[in-house]
Amino acid sequence: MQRTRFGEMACSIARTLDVIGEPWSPLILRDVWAGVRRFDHIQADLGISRKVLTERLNHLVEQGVLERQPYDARPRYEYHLTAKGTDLVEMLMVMARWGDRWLAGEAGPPVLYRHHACGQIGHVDPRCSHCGEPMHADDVDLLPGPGSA
Amino acid sequence: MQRTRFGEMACSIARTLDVIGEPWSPLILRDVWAGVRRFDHIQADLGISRKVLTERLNHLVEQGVLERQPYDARPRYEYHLTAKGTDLVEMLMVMARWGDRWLAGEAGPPVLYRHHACGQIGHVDPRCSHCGEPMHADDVDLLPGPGSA
DNA sequence: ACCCCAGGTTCCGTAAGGGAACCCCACTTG
DNA sequence: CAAGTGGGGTTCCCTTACGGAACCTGGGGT
Repeated sequence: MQRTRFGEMACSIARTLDVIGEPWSPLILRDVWAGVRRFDHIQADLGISRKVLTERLNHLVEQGVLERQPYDARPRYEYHLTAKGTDLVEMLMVMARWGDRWLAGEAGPPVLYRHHACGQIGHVDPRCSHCGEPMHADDVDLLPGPGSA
Repeated sequence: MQRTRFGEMACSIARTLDVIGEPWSPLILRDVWAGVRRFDHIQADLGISRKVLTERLNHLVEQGVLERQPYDARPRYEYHLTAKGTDLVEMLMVMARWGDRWLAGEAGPPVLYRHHACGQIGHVDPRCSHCGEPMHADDVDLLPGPGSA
């Protein structure tokens, strides 16, 4: 819904929500990441209304998260992640990790992540960019930054 | 809006969205994390309607992400993160990191994160839980897991 | 007895999602 | 060469959820 725009707030979380915070947007991104790139395929996979899917795709393209690319001489298009969008996938992996831990239940995680570098099944683990130690909720202090006006 | 429930999908991202995907929910979580814990304070800080704030807080409490705790003999309450909610903050940090990189502009990031372990300003960096190497969008293969029914 | 909070609840108007039908274009099949 | 098909949307109507403001309630304080 989001009738209030979050983009004006001095908060990177709010601004990020302005880009991918609308309902369905993260799932659309997930689909594109997983290789489901065409309008009808995404629509069928998610069960989203065509109207809303059009709106979301347009918004994600406008925001520079997706690119619309023709894949045929006919007017046929695929959506691809930009660098900006590829970077967002980290957020999806963290969301998936949380869902795996707290919501998956008996059955276990629906999807496994095999890491290219080591070839093993792993999950994403947030670490400090400076020292490499774990960086969780209680491991940080929040300080006003230069853009805190 | 989210009239379609995501929780039934065999996808941890969708299930996570069922918990914190509604508009405002991540910002409410951010406020509680940052120490803004009371109804009126959150309402004033976010500019959210009281009705929606009530709905969101109830939902987050039901989902076990927040706890409602009295802080006075009078009927006064504060909301606190549970372990489940504290674990969600990683997602907020990743969102903030993305917003800092791609949306902050000239002014720079509105908030800085000082890591307790090293005392330095850093940001969250996703790494493989198995080998500790970086784990970004292109560093993984997705495989069906046990709960993929 | 009166007012003042915090923490909601109620009501109404508007905007956004759901679903189905429809449209346009470029083939391709009979 | 007319009819069909399939991708990628657009249009329409209905229902639901948000925004905003007013109102309510229970326990103090003065």
